[in-house]
Amino acid sequence: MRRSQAPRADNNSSSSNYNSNNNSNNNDNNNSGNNNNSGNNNNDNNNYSNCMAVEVSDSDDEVEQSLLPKSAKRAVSDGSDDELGKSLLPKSAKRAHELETPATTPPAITTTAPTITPPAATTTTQSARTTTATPHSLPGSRQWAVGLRMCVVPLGTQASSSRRSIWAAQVRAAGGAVGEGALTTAGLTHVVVAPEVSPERLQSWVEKSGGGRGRSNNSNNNNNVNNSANNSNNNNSNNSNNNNNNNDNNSNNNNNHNNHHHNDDDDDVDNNNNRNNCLAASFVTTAWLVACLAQQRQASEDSFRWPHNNKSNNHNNNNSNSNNNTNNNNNNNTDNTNNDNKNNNTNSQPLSSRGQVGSPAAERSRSPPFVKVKNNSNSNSNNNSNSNRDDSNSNIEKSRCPVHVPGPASIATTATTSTTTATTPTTPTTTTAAGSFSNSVEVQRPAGQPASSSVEGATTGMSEETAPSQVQRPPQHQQQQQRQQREKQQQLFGGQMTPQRAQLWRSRGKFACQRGVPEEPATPAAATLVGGGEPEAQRPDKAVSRPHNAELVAAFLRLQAHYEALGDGWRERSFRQSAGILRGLSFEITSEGDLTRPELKRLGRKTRDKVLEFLSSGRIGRADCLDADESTKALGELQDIWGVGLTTARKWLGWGCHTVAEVRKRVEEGVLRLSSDQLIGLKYFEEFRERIPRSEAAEIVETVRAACACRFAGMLRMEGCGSFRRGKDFCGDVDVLLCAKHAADEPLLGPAPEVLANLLAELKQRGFITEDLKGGRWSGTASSAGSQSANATDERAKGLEDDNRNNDNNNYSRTAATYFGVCMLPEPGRLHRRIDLKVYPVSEFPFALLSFTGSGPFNRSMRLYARRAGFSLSDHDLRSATHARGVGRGERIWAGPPLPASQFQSERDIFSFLGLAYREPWQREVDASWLAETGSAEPASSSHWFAISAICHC
DNA sequence: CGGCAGTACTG
DNA sequence: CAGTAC
DNA sequence: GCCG
Repeated sequence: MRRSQAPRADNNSSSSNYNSNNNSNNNDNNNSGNNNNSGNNNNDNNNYSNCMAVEVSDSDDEVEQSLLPKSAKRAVSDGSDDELGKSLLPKSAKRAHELETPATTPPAITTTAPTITPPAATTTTQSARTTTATPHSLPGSRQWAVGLRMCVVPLGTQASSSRRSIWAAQVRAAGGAVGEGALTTAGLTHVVVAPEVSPERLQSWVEKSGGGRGRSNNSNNNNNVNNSANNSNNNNSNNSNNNNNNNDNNSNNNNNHNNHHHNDDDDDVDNNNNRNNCLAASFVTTAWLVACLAQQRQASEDSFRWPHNNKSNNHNNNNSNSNNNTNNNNNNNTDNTNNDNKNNNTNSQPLSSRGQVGSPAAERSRSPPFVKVKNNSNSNSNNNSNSNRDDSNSNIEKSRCPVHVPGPASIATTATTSTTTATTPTTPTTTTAAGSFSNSVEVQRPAGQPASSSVEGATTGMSEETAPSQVQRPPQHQQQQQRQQREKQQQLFGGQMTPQRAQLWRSRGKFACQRGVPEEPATPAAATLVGGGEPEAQRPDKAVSRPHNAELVAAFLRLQAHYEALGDGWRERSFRQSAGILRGLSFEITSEGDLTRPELKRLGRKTRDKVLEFLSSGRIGRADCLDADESTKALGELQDIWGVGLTTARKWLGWGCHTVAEVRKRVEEGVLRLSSDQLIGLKYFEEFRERIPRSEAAEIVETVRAACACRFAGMLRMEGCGSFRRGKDFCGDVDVLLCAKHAADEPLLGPAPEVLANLLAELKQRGFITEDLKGGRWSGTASSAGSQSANATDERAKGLEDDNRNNDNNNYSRTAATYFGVCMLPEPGRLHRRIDLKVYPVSEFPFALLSFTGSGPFNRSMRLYARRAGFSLSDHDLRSATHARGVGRGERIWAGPPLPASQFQSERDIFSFLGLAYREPWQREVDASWLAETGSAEPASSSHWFAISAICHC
């Protein structure tokens, strides 16, 4: 996404965002080259709002962020990430948004969807005609105004085309025009406009929905109208302003919705967004329509966010600020609890909610100039409030929170020293582990035969590869081999790597991937004993319980879950990390003084504030507020459906679906249409939630192995990855990675997609795979012919060549194939399980293995580390990378050709190349022990990172 | 203030 | 391209 | 939310 280069007002920081409300406002902004507006705005109040808008857009990111895909859904373990000079590397990534929490109770998300009552009243004409229009109630539950003038149908009702036709007919009969499909992105699928809008005109809008900006049609009036409507939402003011400015551009309204995303600040015009907007704008011909759009928008998009908005109810009224204000106040108050005063005041002015003043609210407030301005303009109620919350919250909340006596719950007693132990597991048992080389497990067993090894693996807890293969090599031997290999690689890459590597070693401790493991791999004890395969509970690190700070940890975990549901991945990670740190402590935090302990060095300011709040009141206000927030809960539940992310969850929530049960009901009624993946996710919702016992995961892996043996006798190497390989007792799904056992066989096996297709055909034939999720296309093509086609092979080879030659880093599609599906073991009583199958070329196998073994946080850590060292690590390869545009510009990174795959025969080679100590799969959880233990890691100087980055422009 | 991993599949 | 997923 |  584009980042705005725009100058951000200081303020801005985004705070803005939050607000769902904003969205609405935003719209306006978007359109126009916003910037301009802002300029103007300043003076007038109204404009002002615009200004805000601009800012908003700016922050768009943030706004958008809220939209962001939930990064890792609930997944992984806890993870922590690393830090270090992130600033160096740009990366397009998305930005975090700042969602703030509504502190309060959720806006009532009423179950009912936003009902749009015909605004008819507003205009005389309208009312007159309304007669014809008949409100219809959708099966789903809410009624949509169907009037002469217009009808807006929510996306979810797409399926009811017959019904739409009926409405359309009615509208036409009454002299109205019907438009359909054009507003999809804005959350509307069907729009019927007032008679005064000629069909031709409407049509042109529809046609232009992809682009034209122009037609502003709307006169100010419209705008005004809108505004009023909007106002209800708070935004208003903005709108009005905007309109003026914008007119030409139009687009506004819709934009809002869409926009959230991007509008980059400045860019002005061109954004894709505009497109839709245009349409929207055009439609905004009637107050009624406006009201409906606003409402719809609000309901479907914003509401979920912060209660504030929603609440609103305003919609209908359109009206006056008063409403708005009121609302705002409420909202704010509730949420924040904080600065009520401030907000309210602001509110007095109608709008603003948008305010967005961002989180840094507190800061702003400190800076008079800005504040002033902004306030005037907008009021920001919501936003502000939010922001307030953030910053100040703790204090405020504290005061308000029911004061519970903090009970220092448990006073530290058992000092678990576990940390230390944890890291160096000494497990009794077992095998020699550490084989650097891989470990592939062969697939030679005859088909039907249950691979014993697998079973063994299961029981012993060993993941396949780890176990067997390793067993074959005595540790010493291995170590020696590893050392040799390392030296060899050092020679190979030494010229290029040495400087960086030296630096990296020095910075040890800053990245999770380098923490907690002895530099030199493995002392014999570690290498051998570490029971890669031990069930977690039996391993020393897991065996130790850390009873301290349980309540606090729980509170942070709740925060983590809530932010996850809200789509704020950064905070989610942050809180998860905090929980991890706290969980790993060997003492109980009972006083402020404890915060100075080195183990807590990694806690940030806000987190400390929360801890202090907890110490004094026994609770964390933010967490409590979110606990009580129905919308957050609903979002979380909906997102637990496979295939449903934040965007969809919000949409549904806006339509009144809060639970899986409601979704099911609507699906049955035909009111809600789901993608095929979502339908499957819904169907097995409960089953997918169940964790898979390790033993069952092993059986699943074996089943796949058997199928492989059947179709590719002995030619494939396979590994069960994911949490299974990491030795977890329970897995969320089963991940199986395959590749040719010998590179020489690849031509015979054919392209990855073909191999995958064949395997899937076998698994389906056995009744093991029951449904296809993403990647289902591979299964369709399954041709029994396993073949090889020279052609295919050639093409593939060619593809690879091109890949290298062109630095086309994004196209690996020809070399690997992934499949997501659902499987179930035959025995009665088994549940449906999620299974992922991936076929990679031999050359990329170590990378794929490393990647799919995870854990997620570990991967991010290692990739970030690699990035810092001037490389880009992925599931395919390792490449040297440079910034296409200067460091810090936030632009993309250009990755060069992959380093020769021949140098990476195993995961160990990757670790060693990067100067990292090897970690067994089960040592790749980024957990409390790591965090605690590295709490005192010495920070690397930033200058050194710069040095590295400079060197790395290779 | 900008970054926070890097990629694949679907419609 | 947006959304979702790993 | 945290870090540089």
